[in-house]
Amino acid sequence: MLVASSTEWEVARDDFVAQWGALGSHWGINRTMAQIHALLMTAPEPMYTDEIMEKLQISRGNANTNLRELVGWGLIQIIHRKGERKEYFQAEKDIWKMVITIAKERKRREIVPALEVLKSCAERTQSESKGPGREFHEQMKELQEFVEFGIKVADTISSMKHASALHWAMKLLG
Amino acid sequence: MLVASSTEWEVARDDFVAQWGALGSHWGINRTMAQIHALLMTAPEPMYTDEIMEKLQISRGNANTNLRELVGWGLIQIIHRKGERKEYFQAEKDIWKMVITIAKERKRREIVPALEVLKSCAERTQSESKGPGREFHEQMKELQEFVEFGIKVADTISSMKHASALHWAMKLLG
DNA sequence: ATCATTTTTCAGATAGTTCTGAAAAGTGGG
DNA sequence: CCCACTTTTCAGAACTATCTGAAAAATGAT
Repeated sequence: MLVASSTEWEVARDDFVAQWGALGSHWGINRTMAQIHALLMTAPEPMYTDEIMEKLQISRGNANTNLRELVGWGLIQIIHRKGERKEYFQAEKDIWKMVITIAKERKRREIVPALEVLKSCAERTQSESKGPGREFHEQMKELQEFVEFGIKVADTISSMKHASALHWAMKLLG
Repeated sequence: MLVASSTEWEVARDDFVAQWGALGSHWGINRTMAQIHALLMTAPEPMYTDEIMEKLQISRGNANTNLRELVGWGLIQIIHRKGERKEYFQAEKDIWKMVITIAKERKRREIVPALEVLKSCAERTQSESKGPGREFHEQMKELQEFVEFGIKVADTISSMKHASALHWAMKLLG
């Protein structure tokens, strides 16, 4: 999966890349995409496609697709170097920004559509006045409100600077 | 996938089950497991294996495996009725408890192991004094601290009653 | 405009995951 | 200690997601 690394830190890095890939796949993120992300996060310099293919031992198509996907998520950006045709890629290294980016994307792609279904389920069972139908309606309503509240909290935290968020969290921890 | 439902609320429920299944599969949770969970969440009464098989049109083996898995996650419990051999299943309906249960399990299964790798990566590169090796070390250290802090926050929130968490969140929202 | 280089695309191959179904194991009442 | 009923297991089948690689398209320097 990875080509051999020479220096000590690169060996540790290979572990990190593997773990990040495994973590991703437990959270519905393509393993390769997560590995490329881990690789770029820990890259001293921006990398280009062939370097990534070589390091992770993956095909050009695979590398290209997942790089585009990462760009689509806003987790990496394309760098153009003067006098070079090739595209280089570099990852956002700030953890706080990274987490917020991921949260925003998942909200947009998965939470909001799910919320729409909850709303529709609640709405369509408005008129149920008793029994299981009513209980279902109330459960959907409750879920809907829970998710909407969660979104508000997440949005508020996302809009904070890392330091303010930390401050808030510290107060919480007492 | 689902057998036809008669009443209006049951039609909405089928949508909910399907959506919950889709959501699960985007978050690394087996679609069937999520569907069974959704089904039980919205069941007026505890259900037994054959009812679930029938409703979701799945095999006995599949139903059994995923029911065990849900029990393992602590999301559903087994009910024994006097004078009956069969096992009935019922889901926790309290959303707050449900979310905390899921968070705890994911922490145990995925976050803690990932944290161990981060620690190991940081430790093994302690001695790097400059250059890319040092940068890598610092990045791992930072990630490690971020995750540890996140765990603390999550643990604190998890230990709160729903009402206190709500109160805290309201203050945050200002 | 040409052309070498780089990126994109996508049909088919592969790998990984989930499901089925039937046999085996387990269980409690009598 | 049977036996009818229930649960569990797991080899092979089916399905889904991901990957490959080569051809096509795009690009920018000259």
